[in-house]
Amino acid sequence: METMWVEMDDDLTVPDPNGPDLPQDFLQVWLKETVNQLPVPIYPWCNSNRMEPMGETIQRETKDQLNVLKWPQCNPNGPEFMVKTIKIETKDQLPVPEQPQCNPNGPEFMVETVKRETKDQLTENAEDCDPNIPNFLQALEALLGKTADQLPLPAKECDPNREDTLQAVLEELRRQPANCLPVPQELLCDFHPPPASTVPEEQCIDLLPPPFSAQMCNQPDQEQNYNVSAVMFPHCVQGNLFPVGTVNGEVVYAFPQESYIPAFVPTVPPPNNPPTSRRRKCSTQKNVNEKPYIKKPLNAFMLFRQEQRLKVVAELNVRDSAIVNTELGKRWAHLPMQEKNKYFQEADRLRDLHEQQYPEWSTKENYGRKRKRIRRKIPTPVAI
DNA sequence: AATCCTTTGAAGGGA
DNA sequence: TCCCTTCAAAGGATT
Repeated sequence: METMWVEMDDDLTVPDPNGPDLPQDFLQVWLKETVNQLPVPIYPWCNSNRMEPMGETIQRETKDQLNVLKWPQCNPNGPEFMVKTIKIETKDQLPVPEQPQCNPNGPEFMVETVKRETKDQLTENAEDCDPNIPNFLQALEALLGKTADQLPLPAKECDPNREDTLQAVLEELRRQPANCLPVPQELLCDFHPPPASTVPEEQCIDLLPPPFSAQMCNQPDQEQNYNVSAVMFPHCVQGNLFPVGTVNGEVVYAFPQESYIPAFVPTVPPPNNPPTSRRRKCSTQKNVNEKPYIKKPLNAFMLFRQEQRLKVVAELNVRDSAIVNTELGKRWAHLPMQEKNKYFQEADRLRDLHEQQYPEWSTKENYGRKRKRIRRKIPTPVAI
């Protein structure tokens, strides 16, 4: 993920990280900025950072091949969609709870990291993205009063039971103390600062510790107390500013450029996530000085297992994982290669993502941190 | 409370 | 290169 550095415009006051309230002036200034004046493309319909030339690396799908309603940020009147990599699965092949970005009412699911825009939105300048909505404030106002299911939220955040509107979200945001704003874990997890070479030297002075500044060029002072919050915008506006360091004592925020693109929710836990399995919980409690436990990415069978387990439990009416896994192993063996390939591809993607997030990590780091298994199976005794 | 069982695939190490 | 070991998930069974 690329990161755009926020220019510290004189008109934009940096929020006081220790301030008691959300800096309303800061937010107001932002809301009044026109799209092309905003330092980051927080306009969720646009992708001004598109790098690949149209027609080269982009596969085209006709509009009727895509479920328009699942991607409300797309212009349904556009002649066609541009899709990068896309996997289409029928609804009964995917468990809804495990694919929260999917629309359970849609005829089919879209999985994978997808960039999709209508052709008329593939423009270089943000202000050209939608000629009918010239500035960001108008875009926001156009959304006020809409119910949650009408907002152009990422599909994974759409909750038909939610009754709050964008106005309510804004009000709630304004009430939050600056240092209490929540930061979505998946964004922190996805956030990759730019390589050192892309950061101007003068901005590389004081960097915050991971996850804000993981793999940054400077080593942060671990003794320092960084109680700095991210500036979170309403979730219909998929842009958040993350504190990455300070310049001359002022907080510098960075924006993960692609965070507004609906993405497959990564299953890889963030670096400091507490372990979820009972076994791991016990292991890590033994030595708090150990490096944080980073789990292996799931392989293709594990993805298949995760998806099919409840189905098998229901069919066999057993919950014993040993029995369920034995059955899943048989079903995996009989699964057509075409079906298996979907899981292999997703496993590859997760492995690549894991490698990006933890470039220094190796599977051997987890060796020995689990109790050595003592097999129940005993070799058949040889008759004398 | 802690560990085993059970599956497949990926990865690492030793021969 | 081949073989072996370990670990990803997960919940009942076992120690």
